[in-house]
Amino acid sequence: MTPVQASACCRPIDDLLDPELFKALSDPTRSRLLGCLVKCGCACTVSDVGECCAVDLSVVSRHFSLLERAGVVQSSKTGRTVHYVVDYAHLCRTMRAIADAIEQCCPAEQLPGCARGCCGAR
Amino acid sequence: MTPVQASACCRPIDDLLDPELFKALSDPTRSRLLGCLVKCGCACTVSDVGECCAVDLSVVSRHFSLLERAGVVQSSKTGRTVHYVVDYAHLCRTMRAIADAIEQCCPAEQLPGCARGCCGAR
DNA sequence: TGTATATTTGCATTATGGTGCAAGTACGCA
DNA sequence: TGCGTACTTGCACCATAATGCAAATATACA
Repeated sequence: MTPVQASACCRPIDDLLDPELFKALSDPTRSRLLGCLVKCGCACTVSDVGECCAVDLSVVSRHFSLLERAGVVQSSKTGRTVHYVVDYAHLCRTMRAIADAIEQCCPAEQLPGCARGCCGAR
Repeated sequence: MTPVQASACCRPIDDLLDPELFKALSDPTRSRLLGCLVKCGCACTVSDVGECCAVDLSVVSRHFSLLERAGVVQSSKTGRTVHYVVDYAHLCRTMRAIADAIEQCCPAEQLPGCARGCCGAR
C-alpha cells in the first residue's frame, strides 16, 4: 500500500479524533455530572444534577454549557428552569464511528517495519 | 423503575467514562501525533512520528508515554529505539463498550419528568 | 410591582498541563 | 573505552481552565 492510499483509507480518523469532544469528557467533575445525568435517564435541571456533586451551582451550569457546545448534551429552557438531556444518539454514533474508523485503519499485522511506507522505519 | 434499578442498569457507564482516557485524547498535538501513528499503520519510533509535528522530541516522548499510560498505544524497546503501536483492539473495544453502555441507559422517551425517580424533576 | 427562585456571568484565585531547552540516561558501535 | 544516537527527565515559563463567591439576569408568582 502506498502512503497516498494509506492516508486515503484513514482520512476519517482525523475528523473523528476531535479534541473538543474528548476535552469535554476529560474533566473528572464533568464526567461525574454527565454520569449522573446518564443514569438519571431523564431531563434534569442544573439544580437537580448539582445535588450529586459537591460543587457550586455556577460550576454545574458552566460544565453543562460546555458539554452542550461539545454536542454531548442538549438543553431546553422552560420558564426559569433549564433541562439537560444526554444526546444519546450523537454520542453513540460518534463512539461507533471512531471504533469503525480505527478498525479500518488496523493493519493485518503490527510488526515493526512499515507496510505503508509512510514513516522512517521500513 | 426505581432509582436502585436505574443505577444498577447503568453502573458500567461510570467506569467507562474514564477521564484519563479522554484526557489523553483531548490535546490537539497529541491527537495529531496519534492520527499520524494510526495512519502509518506500523510500529513507529519517537523520531519518526516527531517528523509529522513541529514540536520538540521531548514533547513527542512525553505525549506517547501519556498515551501509553491511558492504554491508547503500546511500546516496545529494542536497543535504543522505542517503537509505538496503536492498541487498536483496546481502543475499539472501549469505544464500542461506551456506545453500548450509553445505549443501554438510553430511555425510551426523553421528555421532562423522571421515569426512574432519581432526581428532583418527577 | 415586589419578592423569591433558577440560572448565568464577572472576577480573582488556584490548579493543571503543554512547551522548549538543557542535561541526563541507555545503548550500540568503532 | 570513548563517541554518537535515541530517548527521557528536570526545570522554568506560559497558557488554559476549574473553582467559588458575589452580582446580574430572567422569570414565576403573590
